[in-house]
Amino acid sequence: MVGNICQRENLIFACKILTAPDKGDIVEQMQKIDYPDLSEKVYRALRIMILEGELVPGEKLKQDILATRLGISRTPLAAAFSKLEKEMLIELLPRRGARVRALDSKELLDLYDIRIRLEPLGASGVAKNGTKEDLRTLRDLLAGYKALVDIDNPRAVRRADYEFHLAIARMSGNESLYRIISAFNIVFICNQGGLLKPAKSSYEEHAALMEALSAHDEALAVSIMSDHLTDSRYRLLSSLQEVP
Amino acid sequence: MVGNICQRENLIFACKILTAPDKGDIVEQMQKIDYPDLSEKVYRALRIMILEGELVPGEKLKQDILATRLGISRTPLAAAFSKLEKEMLIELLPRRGARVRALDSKELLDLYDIRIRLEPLGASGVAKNGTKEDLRTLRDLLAGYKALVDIDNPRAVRRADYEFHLAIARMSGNESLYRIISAFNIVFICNQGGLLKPAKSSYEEHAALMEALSAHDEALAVSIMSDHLTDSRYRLLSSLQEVP
DNA sequence: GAATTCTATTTTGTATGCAATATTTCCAAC
DNA sequence: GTTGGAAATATTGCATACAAAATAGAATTC
Repeated sequence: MVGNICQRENLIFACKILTAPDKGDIVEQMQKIDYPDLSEKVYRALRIMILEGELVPGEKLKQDILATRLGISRTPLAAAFSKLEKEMLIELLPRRGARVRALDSKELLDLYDIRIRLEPLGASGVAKNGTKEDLRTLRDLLAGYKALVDIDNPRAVRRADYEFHLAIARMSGNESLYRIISAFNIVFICNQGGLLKPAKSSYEEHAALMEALSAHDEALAVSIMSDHLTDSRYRLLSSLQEVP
Repeated sequence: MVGNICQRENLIFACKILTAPDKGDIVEQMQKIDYPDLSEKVYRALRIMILEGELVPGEKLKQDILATRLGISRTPLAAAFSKLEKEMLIELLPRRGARVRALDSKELLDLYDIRIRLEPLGASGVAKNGTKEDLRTLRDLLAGYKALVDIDNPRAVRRADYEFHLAIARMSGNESLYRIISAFNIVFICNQGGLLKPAKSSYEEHAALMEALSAHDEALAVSIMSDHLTDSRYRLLSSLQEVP
C-alpha cells in the first residue's frame, strides 16, 4: 500500500495546515509530499485532519478557504470531497457545501457490530495464510504497543491499536476486506472516543491473539478477535448508559 | 434514500448512452433526470453501465469521449471517477486514466466471505426492528421474485435477488451496514456471474427467511441468511473448480 | 418590534483553456 | 524484420472564469 508509506508525512502536513501561521510553510509541505495527483494528496490531508479532530464534526468546509489555505484551486477539492463523502467522513449537500459528519452513539455501536463481523474474518485469514514476515511485523507492532502501554501514553496507544487491527486486515489476504475496513475508517472511528478498556487488558487480548495467529490456530484467533471487540462494544454501551 | 427513486430512470438513461444512435436523445434523457448536481448523475449512470456490463472490465474510460457522449464537460467526470474508484468499480491510474476493474474469482470468493458476515447482521436487524411496513415491502419483493422465477427470466430474477438482499440491509436500521453493502456493490457483483443455484431453491430460501423475519425470530433469520450465502459461495467455488 | 420581501454578497457547480505527462506513430539503425 | 528512439498526437490534471443558486443583510410592511 502506497498510502502507508506517506502516512506520517501526511499527518505532519495536515497538522501544519491549521497550525502554521504563514501560508508559505504549507505550500512547502505540499511540495514535499508529491503524490502523482493533487486531489489524492488533498484527500489524504483532509482525511487525517478530520480523523485527528482538527476539523471538528459539523464544521463547514468552504472550498475557497480550504483551497486558498492549501494553495490550490477548487477543482481537486471536488474529487477529494467525493472520496470523503463515500467514506462517510463528510456530508455533501448539493449546492450547500460540505460538512464534517457528526457521529452519534448509535452509529458508533453500529460500526462496532460491523467490526465484530469483519475483523474476525481478517484474523482468520492471517491465521490461515499469514507469512512468517507478516507475523514478525505483527509481533513488532505488538511490542511497540506494549512499550506505549508501559509509559502510559493513551493517544499513542490508540494509534498503535489502530495500526495493529488494520495490519491484520491488510495481511488477511482479502483485499476487499482491507479496503472496506480502511475506507470506512471503522477502526479509527471506533477508537476515537478514547480507550474503552484499560490499556493493559487490551494489550493482553492482543497478545493472546498474537499467540493464536502464530500457532495458525484459526478458530482460536477468530474467537479471540470476536470476544475482544464484543467486549469493547459492551463497554461502550455501558459507558453510554452511565451518562445518558 | 433518494437514489432508489430514480434507479430505474437511471438505468434507462445508462442504456441509452450506448445504444442511442444520435446524441440528442442522450441529452434529452440527461435533462429528464435532474439531480441537484451533474457529477452525481454521471456517477450513477456510469455505475449502472459498469454493473450492467455495458462498460466491460478492462475498458478504458476516456474523459473526452465520455464527456462528449454525455454532453457534459470533463470536470464532473473527475468527481464521478473518484466515487467509482472508492467503490472498486474502476481503477484510477494517475495521469494514465481510468479503467473498469476486472474481478477475478478469488476476489469474488472474498466478497462472498464478506457478505456471509455482513448480511446476517442485516437480517438480524430486520428481525429485531423491522416494522410492519418493512415486512410488507419485503413480502412484495418476494412475490415479485416468485413471479419472475415462474416465467423463467434469469436476468430479472438476478435483479430481484439483488433488490431483496439490499432491502434487508437498508431496513436493518444499521445505516453504515447499508452504505457499506451498497457502496461496494457487493450483492450485485456476487450475482454478476449468473445464478449460482436453481432460481427455485433460491426463492425457497428467501421465502424461509421471510418467514423468520415475519416471526421476528432473529436467530433463525441469521442462520438462514448465513446458510443461504454460504451455500452460494460453495457453489461458486465448485463451479470454479470444474473449469479451471 | 417582528416578519417578510427584495437586494447584495457569498458560495457552489460546471465549462473552458493551458501545461504537463503519456501514448502513439514514424523513421532510422542494426 | 525487428528494435530503439524521436517527433507528433492524444489525454490527463489543474487553474481560471462564469453562471446558477443559496445565504445574509437591508428595507419595507404589518
